[in-house]
Amino acid sequence: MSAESHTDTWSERAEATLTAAGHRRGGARRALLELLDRQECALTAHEIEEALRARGKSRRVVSRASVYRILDELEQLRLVQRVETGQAMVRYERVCEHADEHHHHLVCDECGVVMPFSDPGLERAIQTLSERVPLAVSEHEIVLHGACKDCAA
Amino acid sequence: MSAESHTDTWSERAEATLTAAGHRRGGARRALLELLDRQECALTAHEIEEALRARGKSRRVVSRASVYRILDELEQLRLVQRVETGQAMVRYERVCEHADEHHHHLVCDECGVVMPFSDPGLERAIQTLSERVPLAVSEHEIVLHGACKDCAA
DNA sequence: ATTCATGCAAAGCCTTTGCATTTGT
DNA sequence: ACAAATGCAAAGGCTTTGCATGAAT
Repeated sequence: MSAESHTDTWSERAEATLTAAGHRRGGARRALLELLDRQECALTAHEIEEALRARGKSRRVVSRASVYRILDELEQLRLVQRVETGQAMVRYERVCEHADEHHHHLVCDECGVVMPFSDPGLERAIQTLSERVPLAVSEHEIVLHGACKDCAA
Repeated sequence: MSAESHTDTWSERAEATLTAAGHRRGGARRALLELLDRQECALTAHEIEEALRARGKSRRVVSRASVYRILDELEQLRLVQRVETGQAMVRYERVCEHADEHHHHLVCDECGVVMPFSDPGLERAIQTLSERVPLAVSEHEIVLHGACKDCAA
């Protein structure tokens, strides 16, 4: 096993960043971090609440206000990013340190399913483009809309 | 002058589409269509309301409910599309018929300004990508976040 | 004359905020 | 002990809806 920092999980990095930023450790936040760490793709605040409730049979359940507050903290520390899919509610997902984990989103406008995808060619195009544009680009978001296989059938 | 349909304005096309869809003509909708036709980039419902109010000194002012209802109709007819910029409110802009009018958005996270941009290379990358993805892609949205020239200075 | 379009006001829904309590250091 | 974290409930803000009125065909 490697001792490289990139072998740490996102939640470990998040804990460290939070501590460095002067935050204390709380049960609600730890539960949220663990949950987000297990997700492959973006969740809405509501989905997060439900997931925590499902897991929290024995544990504590996290209040809605805490979900939003913690998400907001994490977003400011760039540990979490918002994803807008055109579906009423905003989604949130962890921010990965490494480019190869970076992904964007496919949204089925019929059933609402959200899937991740990644494409090196697209990233390159964005990279090149970012230098020609009248904006110091810090982030980019790409969403493809359409019909998923089930709905298109 | 050409008789080609693409010389028609967007609002003319919109009127035709609306009529074909069985809608009647109303003053509120006409005012909104004219406004959207003059815009280079996406507006929020609030901005639309204000713009109509400013123009409407002598004319009628369009109610908020109508703005949303009309925008919704237009969106369903694919005459208008939503643009999500990560700024609390959704934005709306007309959908262009021709690829060369197609654009995406730059958002300054400091001052909130939204600017359009277009890039053929990026479109090509999206086009290619769209065929490899488990989704029948109908639309795509790209948003670049960062600091505009004024804010970066 | 009918039916759609519009305005107004009320309701909805997601999200944020205030305040008291619990928890971490 | 002190300050941050959390829960609960209320408040906020954007958007949608119900209903009555006015306009278009």
